[in-house]
Amino acid sequence: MVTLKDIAEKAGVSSMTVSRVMNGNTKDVSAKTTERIKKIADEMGYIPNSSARVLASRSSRLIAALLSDYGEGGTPLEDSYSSCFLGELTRQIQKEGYDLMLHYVKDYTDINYSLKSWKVAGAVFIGMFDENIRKIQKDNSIPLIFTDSYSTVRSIINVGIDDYQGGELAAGYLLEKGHKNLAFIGPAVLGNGVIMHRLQGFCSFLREKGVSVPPEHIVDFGSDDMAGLLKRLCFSENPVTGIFATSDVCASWIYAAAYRLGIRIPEDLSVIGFDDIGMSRYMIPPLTTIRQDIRRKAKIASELLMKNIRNPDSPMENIVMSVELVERESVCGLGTGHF
Amino acid sequence: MVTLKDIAEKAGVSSMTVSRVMNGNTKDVSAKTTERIKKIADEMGYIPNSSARVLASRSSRLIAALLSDYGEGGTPLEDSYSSCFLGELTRQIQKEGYDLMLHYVKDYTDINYSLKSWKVAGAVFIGMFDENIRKIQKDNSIPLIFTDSYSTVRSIINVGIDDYQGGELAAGYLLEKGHKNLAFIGPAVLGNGVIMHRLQGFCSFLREKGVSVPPEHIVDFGSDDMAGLLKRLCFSENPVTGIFATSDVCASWIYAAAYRLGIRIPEDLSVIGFDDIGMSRYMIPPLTTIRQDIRRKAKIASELLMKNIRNPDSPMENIVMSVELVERESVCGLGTGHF
DNA sequence: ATCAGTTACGTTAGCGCTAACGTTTGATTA
DNA sequence: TAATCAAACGTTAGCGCTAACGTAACTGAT
Repeated sequence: MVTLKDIAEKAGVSSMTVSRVMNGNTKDVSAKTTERIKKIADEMGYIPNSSARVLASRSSRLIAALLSDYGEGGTPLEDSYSSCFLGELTRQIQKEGYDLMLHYVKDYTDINYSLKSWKVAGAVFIGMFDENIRKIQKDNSIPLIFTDSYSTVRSIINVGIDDYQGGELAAGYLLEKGHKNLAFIGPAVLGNGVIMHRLQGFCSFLREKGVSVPPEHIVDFGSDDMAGLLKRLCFSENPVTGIFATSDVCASWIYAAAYRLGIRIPEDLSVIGFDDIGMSRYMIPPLTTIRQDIRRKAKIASELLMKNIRNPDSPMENIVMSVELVERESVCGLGTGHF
Repeated sequence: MVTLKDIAEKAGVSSMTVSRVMNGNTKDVSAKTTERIKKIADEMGYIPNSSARVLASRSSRLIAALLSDYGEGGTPLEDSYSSCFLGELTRQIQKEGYDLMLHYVKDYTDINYSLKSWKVAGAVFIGMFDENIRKIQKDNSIPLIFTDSYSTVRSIINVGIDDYQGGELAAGYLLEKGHKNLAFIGPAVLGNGVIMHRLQGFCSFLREKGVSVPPEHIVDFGSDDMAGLLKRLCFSENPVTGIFATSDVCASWIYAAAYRLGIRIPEDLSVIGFDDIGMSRYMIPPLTTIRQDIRRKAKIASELLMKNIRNPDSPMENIVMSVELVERESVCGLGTGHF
C-alpha cells in the first residue's frame, strides 16, 4: 500500500508537502515540486486513505442516502421512482467528489448510526421522515435534505413537488373532458402528506367547479382486488367515468383490472396517473399523467446539499417544483363509452 | 463526541477494555465489567468511529456496489431490475453488520479508487464487467462478486441465471403453441453475454426441432421505431407470429407498437418476455415471461460475499440459478389471428 | 509452599493523515 | 545594512481505535 510517506521519501520531501499537493493546496508548494510529486504519486499508484483523512481532518466527503426500512406500501428502490432518484443523486454527488453510502433505516438509532459512525458530511432522506428530526439536527450539525416531506417542523431543507397543483391539474383536465363522476384511487391515501395534498388539490379544484367526490370514491387501495373495486365504481347506477390514480404504477393496476372486466380505457373509463415513469408512454393506451422531473429533483437535492455543506449558514429552503400534465390517450371526452 | 476514552474514564478502566466489550471480545473481560461498560456506553450514546476502526484494524465492514457509468442502453438503477437487486443486496449485507457504498464507475481508475480508498472488505459488480479484472483481483485481495457475467476469465465468483435455459424455455413454449415463424428482439443483442446466451438457447432449441430463425428476425433494437420494425416483421408474406423479447421492458415496447399498428396480442402476435418484473402481471394482456428470482440472486450474492470475506480461501464459485416460465396470456395457439 | 496456568485487565505503539504552528531562505524595503 | 516579509518548506502532535504484547492477581495441582 502506497502512503504519503512513501511518496515523500522518494521525492525527498516531507509527507506534509505531499499532503498539500494531494489536496490541491498548492499555494504553499512550488510549481516544480508540485509537478514532481504529482508524477511520483501517479507512478506509484497512490490512492489516499479516506479513513485516515476523515480521522485527521474530522470531516469526510461522504453523503448518506437514507431509505425507510419499514416500507409502507412497497419498499423503496423497487419502484422506478426512488431508484431513479438515487441513481441520479449518486451521479451528481460523485461529480462533486463525494461518495455515497446507502442505508436502510428503521428508527432513530439506525439514523444516528448512519450519520455518526462514518462522520458523513450530509444526508438525504429519500421519501422518508422521522419525527425525531429536531434531535437529529441538533446532534449532527450537518445538512439534512428531505424529499417530498410535508412536515409540520419548519427549518428543514426539503425538495419536493407541488402535489396540490398536480391534483388540480388532474381535476381540471378530467373536468374539461366532461367527466363529473370521479374517483381517487391509490395506496396510502392516509399514509403521508404527498398523497394527501394530491387529493386535496384534486377535490378543492372540483369543489370550486361545483363538483364533489363522494367519500366512497376516495379509496386507499393496493393491487389486491382492484377488479372488485372497479366493479363497484363502474357498474353502478351512476358510474365513475374518470379516475385519478395516485401513481402510474397504480394506474397500471387499474388498466389490468379494467381489461379483465371488459371496461375499455379511455372509451368507458378515463384514467390519469402521476409521476410519468418510463413505462407510462408504453402502456395501452399511453397514459395521460402528471409528470414530475425526478432527475431534476435529484440534481436540486445534490445542489442544495453541496451549498449547505460549503456554507452551513445557508438559509433553509423548501423547494417546490411544479408539475405538468402530459396528455396522452388514457382520457377521452365523455359520451363515447358504454355507461 | 463520545469516544472510548470517555467511557473508559467514567468506568475507571482502560480504553482497551472498553474496546474489547464494544467488539464482543468478552472472553477477556469479566461479566460484571462488561455489563457496567455496556450500560455506560449506552447512557453516553456511544457510536464507534468507523474511520478510526478501519485505520487501526486495517479492515473495514464496508461493501462497494459498482455500477457501470457508460451505460449502454439505459443506465443502471433506472430499470426495476438492477435497483431491486441493489435494494435487496443492501438489506442483506446490513443484516450482516456491513455498510454499502454505491459507486458509478467508468474505468479501471474509478474501480481502483472505489475499492482502495475506503478499504472495502468486498465488492459486487452489478451487471458490469471490466477487462482489467485480473489486475483488480491481484491489487486487491478482497472478494469480488460478479452478477450475470460471462467472462472468459475463470477464477471469478459469479452469480447469474441460466440464460441459455431461458432461451430454450421460450422456444419450447412458442413451438408447443404452434409458432414456427419467430423473431428475437431487444436491445444489445451483441452487447454482453447475457443476451447472447438467451439467443443461443432460443435458436439451438429451435434448430433441434427443425425450425430456423432467419438473421433478419434477430434484431438488436431499442424503443425508437419499434412500429416500423413490427410492420416489417408482421405485415409480410410469411409473417412472424411469435416474438421472444430480451426483457419485459422490451416486451412493453412491442405491446405499444403492436397496439398502434392494430396488431392484437396474443391473437395476431404472441410475445414472451424475460425477467418477470413487477409490472408484467399488469400488462394487457398479462405477459408470459421467463422469470428470474432477483431477490434470491441478491441474497446469494450477499452470502457468497460474506463466505469469502470470512474465509478468503473459499473456492471460486459460479452460481447458475435456474429460471422458470410464467404462463400468462401473451402467447396463444396459432391459427386464431389475422395472418 | 511452589509453580504453572488462567483470568482480567493495562501499556505501548502506530494505522495514515492533517491542523497548527515552526523554520529556513531569499527578496524587498526603510 | 538591518529589519521585514512572503514563499516554501518541515515538525509536532494527535484524530480514535486496535494488535500485540505485557502483568498482576488468583486458582488449583503437586
